[in-house]
Amino acid sequence: MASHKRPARKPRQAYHHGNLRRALLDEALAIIRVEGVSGVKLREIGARIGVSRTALYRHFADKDALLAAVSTEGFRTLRQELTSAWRAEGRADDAFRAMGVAYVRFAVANPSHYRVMFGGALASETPDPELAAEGEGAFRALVDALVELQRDGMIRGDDPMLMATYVWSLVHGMAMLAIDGRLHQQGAVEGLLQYAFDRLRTGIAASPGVDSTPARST
Amino acid sequence: MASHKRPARKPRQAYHHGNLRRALLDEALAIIRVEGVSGVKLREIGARIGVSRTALYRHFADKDALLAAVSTEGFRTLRQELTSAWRAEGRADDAFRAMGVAYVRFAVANPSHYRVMFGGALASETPDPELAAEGEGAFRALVDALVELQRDGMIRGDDPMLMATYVWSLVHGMAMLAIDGRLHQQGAVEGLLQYAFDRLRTGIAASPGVDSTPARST
DNA sequence: ACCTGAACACCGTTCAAGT
DNA sequence: ACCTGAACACCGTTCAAGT
Repeated sequence: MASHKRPARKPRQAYHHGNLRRALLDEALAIIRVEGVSGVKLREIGARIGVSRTALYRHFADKDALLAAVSTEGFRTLRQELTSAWRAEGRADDAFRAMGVAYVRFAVANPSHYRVMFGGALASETPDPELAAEGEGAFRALVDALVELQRDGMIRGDDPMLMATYVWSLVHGMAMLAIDGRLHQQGAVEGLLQYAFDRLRTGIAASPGVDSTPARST
Repeated sequence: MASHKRPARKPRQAYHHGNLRRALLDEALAIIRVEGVSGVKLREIGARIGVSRTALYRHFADKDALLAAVSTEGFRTLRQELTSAWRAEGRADDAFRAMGVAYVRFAVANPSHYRVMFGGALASETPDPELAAEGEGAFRALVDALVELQRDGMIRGDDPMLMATYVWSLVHGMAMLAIDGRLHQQGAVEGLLQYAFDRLRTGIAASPGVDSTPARST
């Protein structure tokens, strides 16, 4: 019906309400959500906000820097969702599983955004330190949860960093396969998540006999 | 020293020795290896081979189709390396671990190629059926190995497809984190691989008491 | 059948100029 | 300080024409 070949423009004469950087980020995110990363064009972003296509260069070095900032925001959101799942579910076994579910859910709900986050921007020539920090922050949420589980004697006492990397690999892999469309069957994601956490939990359970509750006397 | 701003050209007058498609694929792969996916330009490929930049359209619908073919080749190679590791190491526990190592090694040795393979081409509007088939072929190699391990009573008897998806998620996740440069420490990849397979193996071990060797009498 | 050169549309980026 | 429009370089793709 409506010919929305050309997006709605708001031809302001200038952009003077403070945070153009914020507006640019929001618009980039909106485009990524609907059209994917390939839909992100500087002209398009500018037109939607009502700003010249080169206004962006006042706030970002180039397009890659904009996408790096988008990634950074993604990791911040991801970390928040992980920690809130961990806290809401009681900081124990169930909460650990809930964190994993929250992780994969984030990826499935924001596939293009997630793809940008792991698209190799960090491995590029000019790695963004802020992006690296935020990525490590999300990782940290996982490490912290594992340390708590260890303190309560629920899982093995291995190096938490190593354990976290192991768990992260698993959830990251499931997330990627899911958004790549490689989990065809109905309910495949939920089934995989349940199976994976059962197997994972068995694999990292505290060794029998090496219980954390101190052996009484000797 | 040498000014190699402009790549060497082989200005043949025509390309008449049969397989231009093969040459295009090889050249694309060579560029991906050295300069990454963003370095793949139709003009560049044509110039290197000594052919017009539009000659490609006789063999591929467009650039995406070329990259899909590159992905397809990647999955074929990956499957070969997986099955050869499985066979070479004796088709048992050690061989299973060797498969995982071979998987991650492939990704680390060919990071850009691996990224193309999982870059979302399959989840695109026009999924390539040949690519899908080859991807499932590599997956199949993993399923087959698991079925053999089950037959020998070495691992749990869960649905092999589900188990394979679980294992694939893990190795895929490790591969991605490795090539994303998120495993900073010296020897981090090897350490992670060893730890991961120990934990994985524990998690999917055949349940004690549900041994595969038939209980003698009763 | 296969390949070519010219032309087109599109996009990131630069820059001198405006306020 | 922040923003703009014109211009430039680059790239995928189309197409009429060659052999």
